[in-house]
Amino acid sequence: MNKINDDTLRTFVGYHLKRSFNVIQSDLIDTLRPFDLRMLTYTALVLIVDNPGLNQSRLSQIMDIERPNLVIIIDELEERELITRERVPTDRRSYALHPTQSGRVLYRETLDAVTQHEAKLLSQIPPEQLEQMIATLKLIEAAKEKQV
Amino acid sequence: MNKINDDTLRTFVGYHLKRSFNVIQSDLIDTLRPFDLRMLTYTALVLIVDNPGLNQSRLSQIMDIERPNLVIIIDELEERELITRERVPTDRRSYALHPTQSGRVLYRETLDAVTQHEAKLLSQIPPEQLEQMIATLKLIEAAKEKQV
DNA sequence: TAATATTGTTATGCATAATAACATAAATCA
DNA sequence: TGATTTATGTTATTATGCATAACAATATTA
Repeated sequence: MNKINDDTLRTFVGYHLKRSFNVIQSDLIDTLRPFDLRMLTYTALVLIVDNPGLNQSRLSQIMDIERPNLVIIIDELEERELITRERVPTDRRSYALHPTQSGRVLYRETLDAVTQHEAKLLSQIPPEQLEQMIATLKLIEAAKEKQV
Repeated sequence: MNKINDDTLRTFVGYHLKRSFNVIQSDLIDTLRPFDLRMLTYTALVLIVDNPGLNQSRLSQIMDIERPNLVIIIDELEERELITRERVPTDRRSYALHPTQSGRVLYRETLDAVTQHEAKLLSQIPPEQLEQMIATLKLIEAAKEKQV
Protein backbone atom coordinates (compact mmCIF):
# COMPACT_ATOMS: atom_id res chain seq x y z
CA MET A 1 0.00 0.00 0.00
CA ASN A 2 2.87 2.39 -0.79
CA LYS A 3 1.67 5.89 -1.40
CA ILE A 4 1.37 7.41 -4.84
CA ASN A 5 3.79 10.19 -5.57
CA ASP A 6 2.21 13.39 -6.90
CA ASP A 7 5.10 15.68 -5.98
CA THR A 8 5.51 16.81 -9.57
CA LEU A 9 1.90 17.90 -9.84
CA ARG A 10 2.17 19.51 -6.41
CA THR A 11 4.62 22.01 -7.88
CA PHE A 12 1.66 23.49 -9.77
CA VAL A 13 -0.63 26.00 -8.15
CA GLY A 14 -3.40 24.84 -10.48
CA TYR A 15 -3.27 21.29 -9.11
CA HIS A 16 -3.87 22.51 -5.58
CA LEU A 17 -6.63 24.81 -6.76
CA LYS A 18 -8.40 22.02 -8.57
CA ARG A 19 -8.23 19.54 -5.71
CA SER A 20 -9.47 21.98 -3.10
CA PHE A 21 -12.18 23.28 -5.39
CA ASN A 22 -13.39 19.71 -5.90
CA VAL A 23 -13.92 19.41 -2.16
CA ILE A 24 -15.96 22.59 -1.98
CA GLN A 25 -17.86 21.78 -5.15
CA SER A 26 -18.92 18.36 -3.86
CA ASP A 27 -20.21 19.97 -0.70
CA LEU A 28 -22.04 22.63 -2.70
CA ILE A 29 -23.72 20.10 -4.96
CA ASP A 30 -24.99 18.23 -1.92
CA THR A 31 -26.18 21.46 -0.36
CA LEU A 32 -28.12 22.54 -3.45
CA ARG A 33 -29.67 19.16 -4.21
CA PRO A 34 -32.65 19.57 -1.83
CA PHE A 35 -33.48 22.83 -3.62
CA ASP A 36 -33.20 21.16 -7.03
CA LEU A 37 -30.57 23.66 -8.11
CA ARG A 38 -27.30 23.13 -9.91
CA MET A 39 -24.25 25.33 -9.40
CA LEU A 40 -24.92 27.40 -12.48
CA THR A 41 -28.64 27.86 -11.96
CA TYR A 42 -27.91 28.87 -8.39
CA THR A 43 -25.23 31.35 -9.46
CA ALA A 44 -27.57 32.85 -12.04
CA LEU A 45 -30.41 33.17 -9.52
CA VAL A 46 -28.19 34.99 -7.03
CA LEU A 47 -26.89 37.39 -9.65
CA ILE A 48 -30.39 38.15 -10.95
CA VAL A 49 -31.72 38.85 -7.46
CA ASP A 50 -28.74 41.08 -6.73
CA ASN A 51 -28.87 42.80 -10.14
CA PRO A 52 -32.52 42.93 -11.15
CA GLY A 53 -33.06 44.01 -14.73
CA LEU A 54 -29.76 42.88 -16.18
CA ASN A 55 -29.78 41.09 -19.53
CA GLN A 56 -28.43 37.72 -20.59
CA SER A 57 -25.44 39.16 -22.34
CA ARG A 58 -24.10 40.85 -19.23
CA LEU A 59 -25.00 37.88 -17.07
CA SER A 60 -23.03 35.50 -19.28
CA GLN A 61 -20.06 37.85 -19.08
CA ILE A 62 -19.92 37.95 -15.29
CA MET A 63 -20.52 34.20 -15.13
CA ASP A 64 -17.68 33.61 -17.57
CA ILE A 65 -19.73 31.40 -19.86
CA GLU A 66 -20.85 31.78 -23.46
CA ARG A 67 -24.32 33.17 -24.19
CA PRO A 68 -25.65 29.94 -25.70
CA ASN A 69 -24.93 28.10 -22.48
CA LEU A 70 -26.85 30.63 -20.45
CA VAL A 71 -30.04 30.19 -22.47
CA ILE A 72 -31.00 26.83 -20.99
CA ILE A 73 -30.15 28.05 -17.51
CA ILE A 74 -32.48 31.02 -17.89
CA ASP A 75 -35.09 28.77 -19.52
CA GLU A 76 -35.07 26.56 -16.45
CA LEU A 77 -35.30 29.42 -13.97
CA GLU A 78 -38.14 30.95 -15.97
CA GLU A 79 -40.06 27.67 -16.25
CA ARG A 80 -39.85 27.26 -12.50
CA GLU A 81 -41.16 30.82 -12.21
CA LEU A 82 -38.16 31.95 -10.22
CA ILE A 83 -37.40 34.76 -12.68
CA THR A 84 -39.07 36.60 -15.56
CA ARG A 85 -37.85 37.68 -18.97
CA GLU A 86 -39.19 41.12 -19.88
CA ARG A 87 -38.74 42.91 -23.18
CA VAL A 88 -36.80 46.14 -22.88
CA PRO A 89 -38.62 48.99 -24.70
CA THR A 90 -35.41 50.90 -25.38
CA ASP A 91 -33.63 47.84 -26.81
CA ARG A 92 -36.02 45.29 -28.18
CA ARG A 93 -33.28 42.73 -28.77
CA SER A 94 -32.65 42.05 -25.10
CA TYR A 95 -34.59 40.80 -22.11
CA ALA A 96 -34.47 42.31 -18.64
CA LEU A 97 -34.23 39.54 -16.07
CA HIS A 98 -36.12 39.98 -12.81
CA PRO A 99 -36.65 37.62 -9.87
CA THR A 100 -40.18 36.66 -8.90
CA GLN A 101 -41.36 36.62 -5.32
CA SER A 102 -40.69 32.88 -5.04
CA GLY A 103 -37.31 33.46 -6.66
CA ARG A 104 -36.43 35.82 -3.86
CA VAL A 105 -37.65 33.36 -1.26
CA LEU A 106 -35.55 30.56 -2.72
CA TYR A 107 -32.60 32.93 -2.90
CA ARG A 108 -32.79 33.58 0.83
CA GLU A 109 -33.24 29.92 1.77
CA THR A 110 -30.37 28.71 -0.37
CA LEU A 111 -28.11 31.56 0.70
CA ASP A 112 -28.50 30.50 4.31
CA ALA A 113 -27.94 26.83 3.50
CA VAL A 114 -24.88 27.41 1.33
CA THR A 115 -23.35 29.83 3.81
CA GLN A 116 -23.79 27.42 6.68
CA HIS A 117 -22.46 24.44 4.75
CA GLU A 118 -19.34 26.25 3.64
CA ALA A 119 -18.76 27.61 7.13
CA LYS A 120 -19.01 24.12 8.55
CA LEU A 121 -16.73 22.64 5.93
CA LEU A 122 -14.06 25.27 6.58
CA SER A 123 -14.61 25.59 10.30
CA GLN A 124 -11.15 24.29 11.17
CA ILE A 125 -9.39 26.99 9.15
CA PRO A 126 -8.71 30.37 10.78
CA PRO A 127 -10.80 33.11 9.11
CA GLU A 128 -7.82 35.41 8.69
CA GLN A 129 -6.04 32.65 6.81
CA LEU A 130 -9.02 32.31 4.47
CA GLU A 131 -9.08 36.07 3.96
CA GLN A 132 -5.42 36.05 3.06
CA MET A 133 -6.03 33.24 0.60
CA ILE A 134 -8.91 35.09 -1.02
CA ALA A 135 -6.68 38.11 -1.51
CA THR A 136 -4.23 35.90 -3.39
CA LEU A 137 -6.99 34.27 -5.42
CA LYS A 138 -8.10 37.73 -6.52
CA LEU A 139 -4.58 38.41 -7.76
CA ILE A 140 -4.72 35.22 -9.83
CA GLU A 141 -8.08 36.28 -11.22
CA ALA A 142 -6.62 39.66 -12.13
CA ALA A 143 -3.64 38.00 -13.82
CA LYS A 144 -6.03 37.05 -16.63
CA GLU A 145 -6.44 40.67 -17.74
CA LYS A 146 -2.70 41.22 -17.85
CA GLN A 147 -2.11 38.30 -20.19
CA VAL A 148 -1.54 38.92 -23.86
CA MET B 1 -22.17 50.48 -18.13
CA ASN B 2 -22.78 50.14 -14.37
CA LYS B 3 -20.92 47.24 -12.88
CA ILE B 4 -22.60 43.97 -11.95
CA ASN B 5 -22.73 43.27 -8.25
CA ASP B 6 -21.42 39.87 -7.22
CA ASP B 7 -20.81 40.77 -3.58
CA THR B 8 -23.08 37.98 -2.37
CA LEU B 9 -21.16 35.33 -4.29
CA ARG B 10 -17.92 36.93 -3.12
CA THR B 11 -18.77 35.87 0.41
CA PHE B 12 -18.14 32.28 -0.71
CA VAL B 13 -14.64 30.85 -0.78
CA GLY B 14 -15.79 28.47 -3.52
CA TYR B 15 -16.64 31.33 -5.85
CA HIS B 16 -13.14 32.75 -5.60
CA LEU B 17 -11.64 29.31 -6.05
CA LYS B 18 -13.66 28.65 -9.16
CA ARG B 19 -12.89 31.97 -10.81
CA SER B 20 -9.17 31.80 -10.18
CA PHE B 21 -9.02 28.18 -11.23
CA ASN B 22 -10.72 29.11 -14.49
CA VAL B 23 -7.88 31.52 -15.22
CA ILE B 24 -5.21 28.91 -14.61
CA GLN B 25 -7.15 26.23 -16.44
CA SER B 26 -7.53 28.38 -19.56
CA ASP B 27 -3.80 28.99 -19.56
CA LEU B 28 -3.09 25.30 -19.05
CA ILE B 29 -5.37 24.25 -21.91
CA ASP B 30 -3.56 26.67 -24.21
CA THR B 31 -0.22 25.36 -23.01
CA LEU B 32 -1.13 21.73 -23.60
CA ARG B 33 -2.80 22.23 -26.98
CA PRO B 34 0.44 22.07 -29.01
CA PHE B 35 1.15 18.71 -27.39
CA ASP B 36 -2.36 17.46 -28.13
CA LEU B 37 -2.96 16.73 -24.46
CA ARG B 38 -5.98 17.48 -22.29
CA MET B 39 -5.77 18.22 -18.60
CA LEU B 40 -6.64 14.70 -17.56
CA THR B 41 -4.44 12.89 -20.06
CA TYR B 42 -1.59 15.15 -18.99
CA THR B 43 -2.24 14.47 -15.31
CA ALA B 44 -2.37 10.72 -15.96
CA LEU B 45 0.88 10.80 -17.96
CA VAL B 46 2.71 12.64 -15.20
CA LEU B 47 1.48 10.25 -12.53
CA ILE B 48 2.39 7.18 -14.59
CA VAL B 49 5.92 8.48 -15.24
CA ASP B 50 6.35 9.30 -11.57
CA ASN B 51 4.79 6.03 -10.41
CA PRO B 52 5.66 3.42 -13.01
CA GLY B 53 3.82 0.15 -12.56
CA LEU B 54 0.75 1.46 -10.76
CA ASN B 55 -2.64 0.16 -11.84
CA GLN B 56 -5.77 1.93 -13.03
CA SER B 57 -7.57 1.52 -9.76
CA ARG B 58 -4.96 3.39 -7.77
CA LEU B 59 -4.55 5.98 -10.49
CA SER B 60 -8.25 6.75 -10.52
CA GLN B 61 -8.13 7.17 -6.74
CA ILE B 62 -5.35 9.73 -6.73
CA MET B 63 -6.95 11.53 -9.68
CA ASP B 64 -10.26 11.69 -7.84
CA ILE B 65 -12.25 10.24 -10.73
CA GLU B 66 -14.19 7.02 -11.13
CA ARG B 67 -12.53 4.04 -12.76
CA PRO B 68 -14.77 4.03 -15.85
CA ASN B 69 -13.67 7.56 -16.67
CA LEU B 70 -10.03 6.62 -16.54
CA VAL B 71 -10.40 3.86 -19.12
CA ILE B 72 -10.67 6.17 -22.13
CA ILE B 73 -7.82 8.30 -20.84
CA ILE B 74 -5.56 5.26 -20.59
CA ASP B 75 -6.83 4.04 -23.98
CA GLU B 76 -5.74 7.30 -25.54
CA LEU B 77 -2.30 7.32 -23.93
CA GLU B 78 -1.78 3.71 -24.96
CA GLU B 79 -2.90 4.30 -28.54
CA ARG B 80 -0.42 7.14 -28.82
CA GLU B 81 2.21 4.76 -27.44
CA LEU B 82 3.02 7.03 -24.54
CA ILE B 83 2.34 4.26 -22.02
CA THR B 84 1.88 0.51 -21.94
CA ARG B 85 -0.61 -1.77 -20.16
CA GLU B 86 1.11 -4.88 -18.87
CA ARG B 87 -0.60 -7.84 -17.25
CA VAL B 88 0.51 -8.41 -13.67
CA PRO B 89 1.42 -12.09 -13.11
CA THR B 90 0.56 -11.94 -9.41
CA ASP B 91 -2.85 -10.37 -10.05
CA ARG B 92 -4.16 -11.09 -13.46
CA ARG B 93 -7.10 -8.73 -13.07
CA SER B 94 -5.04 -5.58 -13.17
CA TYR B 95 -2.66 -3.87 -15.56
CA ALA B 96 0.63 -2.28 -14.59
CA LEU B 97 1.00 1.05 -16.33
CA HIS B 98 4.42 2.06 -17.58
CA PRO B 99 5.58 5.01 -19.66
CA THR B 100 7.30 4.38 -22.97
CA GLN B 101 10.41 6.19 -24.02
CA SER B 102 8.39 8.72 -26.02
CA GLY B 103 6.08 9.07 -23.04
CA ARG B 104 9.00 10.12 -20.92
CA VAL B 105 10.16 12.55 -23.57
CA LEU B 106 6.74 14.14 -23.80
CA TYR B 107 6.61 14.28 -20.00
CA ARG B 108 9.76 16.33 -19.87
CA GLU B 109 8.74 18.68 -22.68
CA THR B 110 5.32 19.36 -21.27
CA LEU B 111 6.63 19.72 -17.73
CA ASP B 112 8.90 22.51 -18.86
CA ALA B 113 6.15 24.20 -20.85
CA VAL B 114 3.55 24.00 -18.11
CA THR B 115 5.98 25.17 -15.45
CA GLN B 116 7.03 28.16 -17.50
CA HIS B 117 3.49 29.13 -18.43
CA GLU B 118 2.28 29.02 -14.86
CA ALA B 119 5.31 30.94 -13.65
CA LYS B 120 4.67 33.62 -16.22
CA LEU B 121 0.97 33.82 -15.42
CA LEU B 122 1.67 34.22 -11.71
CA SER B 123 4.82 36.28 -12.05
CA GLN B 124 3.29 39.31 -10.38
CA ILE B 125 2.45 37.43 -7.20
CA PRO B 126 5.11 37.08 -4.49
CA PRO B 127 6.20 33.44 -4.15
CA GLU B 128 5.77 33.44 -0.37
CA GLN B 129 2.18 34.56 -0.85
CA LEU B 130 1.58 31.64 -3.19
CA GLU B 131 3.16 29.26 -0.70
CA GLN B 132 0.92 30.56 2.03
CA MET B 133 -2.10 30.09 -0.22
CA ILE B 134 -1.10 26.51 -1.05
CA ALA B 135 -0.88 25.74 2.66
CA THR B 136 -4.47 26.92 3.05
CA LEU B 137 -5.60 24.99 -0.02
CA LYS B 138 -4.17 21.85 1.53
CA LEU B 139 -6.25 22.47 4.63
CA ILE B 140 -9.36 22.70 2.47
CA GLU B 141 -8.40 19.46 0.74
CA ALA B 142 -7.97 17.82 4.13
CA ALA B 143 -11.36 19.11 5.28
CA LYS B 144 -12.91 16.49 3.00
CA GLU B 145 -11.70 13.60 5.14
CA LYS B 146 -13.11 15.17 8.27
CA GLN B 147 -16.59 15.48 6.83
CA VAL B 148 -19.30 13.02 7.80
C1' DT C 1 -16.15 -24.98 -1.84
C1' DA C 2 -19.30 -21.03 -1.73
C1' DA C 3 -19.85 -16.34 -1.11
C1' DT C 4 -17.81 -11.93 -1.50
C1' DA C 5 -14.71 -8.38 -3.21
C1' DT C 6 -11.69 -6.25 -6.72
C1' DT C 7 -10.19 -4.84 -11.44
C1' DG C 8 -11.12 -3.32 -15.71
C1' DT C 9 -14.74 -2.48 -18.97
C1' DT C 10 -19.13 -1.05 -21.56
C1' DA C 11 -23.12 1.59 -21.66
C1' DT C 12 -25.49 5.48 -20.29
C1' DG C 13 -26.63 9.92 -18.54
C1' DC C 14 -25.93 14.56 -16.55
C1' DA C 15 -23.35 18.93 -16.14
C1' DT C 16 -20.19 22.20 -17.91
C1' DA C 17 -18.45 24.70 -21.72
C1' DA C 18 -17.20 26.06 -26.63
C1' DT C 19 -18.29 27.15 -31.65
C1' DA C 20 -21.10 27.94 -35.87
C1' DA C 21 -24.98 29.79 -37.83
C1' DC C 22 -29.04 32.41 -37.67
C1' DA C 23 -33.14 36.10 -37.01
C1' DT C 24 -34.03 40.30 -35.07
C1' DA C 25 -32.81 44.75 -33.77
C1' DA C 26 -29.61 48.57 -32.97
C1' DA C 27 -25.63 51.35 -34.06
C1' DT C 28 -22.37 53.17 -37.22
C1' DC C 29 -20.56 55.18 -41.31
C1' DA C 30 -20.05 57.07 -45.67
C1' DT D 1 -30.53 58.41 -45.77
C1' DG D 2 -29.19 53.78 -46.98
C1' DA D 3 -25.69 50.25 -46.43
C1' DT D 4 -22.77 48.00 -43.41
C1' DT D 5 -21.54 46.45 -39.08
C1' DT D 6 -22.46 45.14 -34.44
C1' DA D 7 -25.24 43.28 -30.52
C1' DT D 8 -28.73 40.07 -28.48
C1' DG D 9 -30.81 35.91 -27.98
C1' DT D 10 -31.46 31.40 -29.96
C1' DT D 11 -30.76 26.58 -32.04
C1' DA D 12 -27.82 22.95 -33.11
C1' DT D 13 -23.80 20.55 -32.37
C1' DT D 14 -19.72 19.02 -30.17
C1' DA D 15 -16.13 18.18 -26.59
C1' DT D 16 -15.08 17.44 -21.91
C1' DG D 17 -15.58 16.15 -17.15
C1' DC D 18 -17.69 13.14 -14.02
C1' DA D 19 -21.14 9.71 -11.92
C1' DT D 20 -23.75 5.19 -11.67
C1' DA D 21 -25.28 0.48 -13.13
C1' DA D 22 -24.08 -3.75 -14.79
C1' DC D 23 -20.88 -7.14 -16.19
C1' DA D 24 -16.76 -10.77 -16.95
C1' DA D 25 -12.62 -12.25 -15.13
C1' DT D 26 -10.00 -12.94 -11.24
C1' DA D 27 -8.79 -12.91 -6.36
C1' DT D 28 -9.99 -13.18 -1.51
C1' DT D 29 -12.69 -14.74 2.45
C1' DA D 30 -15.45 -17.39 5.25
